[in-house]
Amino acid sequence: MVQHKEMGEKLLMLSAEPKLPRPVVYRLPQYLARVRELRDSGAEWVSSSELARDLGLTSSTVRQDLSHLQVCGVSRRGYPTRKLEQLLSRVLGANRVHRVVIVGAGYLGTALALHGGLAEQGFQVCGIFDDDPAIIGDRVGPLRIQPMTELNKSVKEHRIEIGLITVPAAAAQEVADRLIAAGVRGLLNLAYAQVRVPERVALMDARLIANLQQLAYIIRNRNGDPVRSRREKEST
Amino acid sequence: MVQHKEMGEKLLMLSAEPKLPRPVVYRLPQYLARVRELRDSGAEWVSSSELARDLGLTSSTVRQDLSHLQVCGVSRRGYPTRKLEQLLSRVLGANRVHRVVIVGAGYLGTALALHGGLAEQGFQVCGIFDDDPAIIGDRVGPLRIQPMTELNKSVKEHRIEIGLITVPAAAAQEVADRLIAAGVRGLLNLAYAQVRVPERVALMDARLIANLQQLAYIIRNRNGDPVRSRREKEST
DNA sequence: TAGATTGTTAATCGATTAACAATC
DNA sequence: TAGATTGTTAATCGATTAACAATC
Repeated sequence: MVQHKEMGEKLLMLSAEPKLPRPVVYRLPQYLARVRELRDSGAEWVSSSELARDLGLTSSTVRQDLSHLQVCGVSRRGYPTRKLEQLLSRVLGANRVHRVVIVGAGYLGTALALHGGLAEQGFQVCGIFDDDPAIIGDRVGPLRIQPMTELNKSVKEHRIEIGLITVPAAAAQEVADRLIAAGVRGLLNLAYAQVRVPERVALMDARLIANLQQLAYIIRNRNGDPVRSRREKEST
Repeated sequence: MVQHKEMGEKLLMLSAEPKLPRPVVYRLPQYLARVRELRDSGAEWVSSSELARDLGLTSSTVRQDLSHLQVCGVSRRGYPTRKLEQLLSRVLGANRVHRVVIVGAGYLGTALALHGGLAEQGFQVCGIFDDDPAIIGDRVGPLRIQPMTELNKSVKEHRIEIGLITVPAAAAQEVADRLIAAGVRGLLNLAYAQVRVPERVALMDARLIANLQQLAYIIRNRNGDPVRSRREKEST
């Protein structure tokens, strides 16, 4: 009787889509990257404590995180790298191609378009846009810089999921609005500007400048006393 | 008597360097950027609830965060933008010049070197390095690409504080080690790779690919039900 | 003055860590 | 078997939020 009820609850949970906590989603790409490395180097198993050591976490956190997925760990061995990689890839959608556009064909925008890393990880750059007439039509790898007037049509036609914002700060919000109006479902903002989006759109900020500012703060305030995050503790 | 004791404690706290919690340090650059905007647009005061609305926080969080600094808020008005900007700038070191080098003169590295945003925020690119003989000596703005053999000397000579890593993933750790050996105190890692550093060195990861993967996850798992973070609540 | 806003304390919430029975 | 490692529950820790007296 009791068992029956428990099973019912479990099924309900599953059908309601597990929805991982933010910190877990944040760490999944790290797990995936590390597990890929391990698999490439021939390792068939990896334990929570190995992963913890490599990523600067505790083994407890690793096990908690992985238990959110449909786990596949085995006592005394750890997790099978092959299975784990599959699982993480599927959860993150890393086994599919995601179509993106870049808005802003300055140094950063063109660099990202040409950078092999995106395509390698399944992010296909389908277009690059700018509003400077002087550069429209210029080649960027296999693409040509398109005018902003074509953004809407292009996003809809190619069913673009994600927009990368690489325009000057002052233009970031307007570009975001236009990308959203065109139908993208997520934005990666590389401009040094606050962008507001409606609830239905996902937003990540690259925070390059902010990261440098944080570094500058940390450097200046780390004079001898190591007030470090807890995760340092476990490493032996 | 009691008051005497309290003052003693306060002084002790101050001399021991306040050392802000991570989430606060993370938000300081946002406050600074927004307060600058406000000041540029002529606003003399800003309230915690305005800042909260603009940055997607609660007013409580804003007041807590700012109270870590040597606050300067005034009842019924809020915070004076001028004073607040000064304070945030000083804490983040945004009023000084920080010397950085870039290692990896590929698309991303050269883009960052040429990108005006860094210098604008006080991060002066003093050198760009690569190990590809084919490009060494090439101009990148006012700089020339230098060979890796010069990295150590250059970092020491110019007293470089921060290194930007823009090499392929496979080379990231070695580059980090060399930068650290040369004496940088902080690293911004733009490679898609896990980098380990000793305790005394600060590390920030740009996580561009990881951010895209997170976006892909969020997009696929946001079908109608808005399990959003708490901070959304307050906005009216 | 009345009312808005701060600075701060206490309550809540959620994430991390510890601990351990189950298991291979 | 003995011992290492998982999955999970409970304890701890820390960050966010609520609430409110003090204040301008």
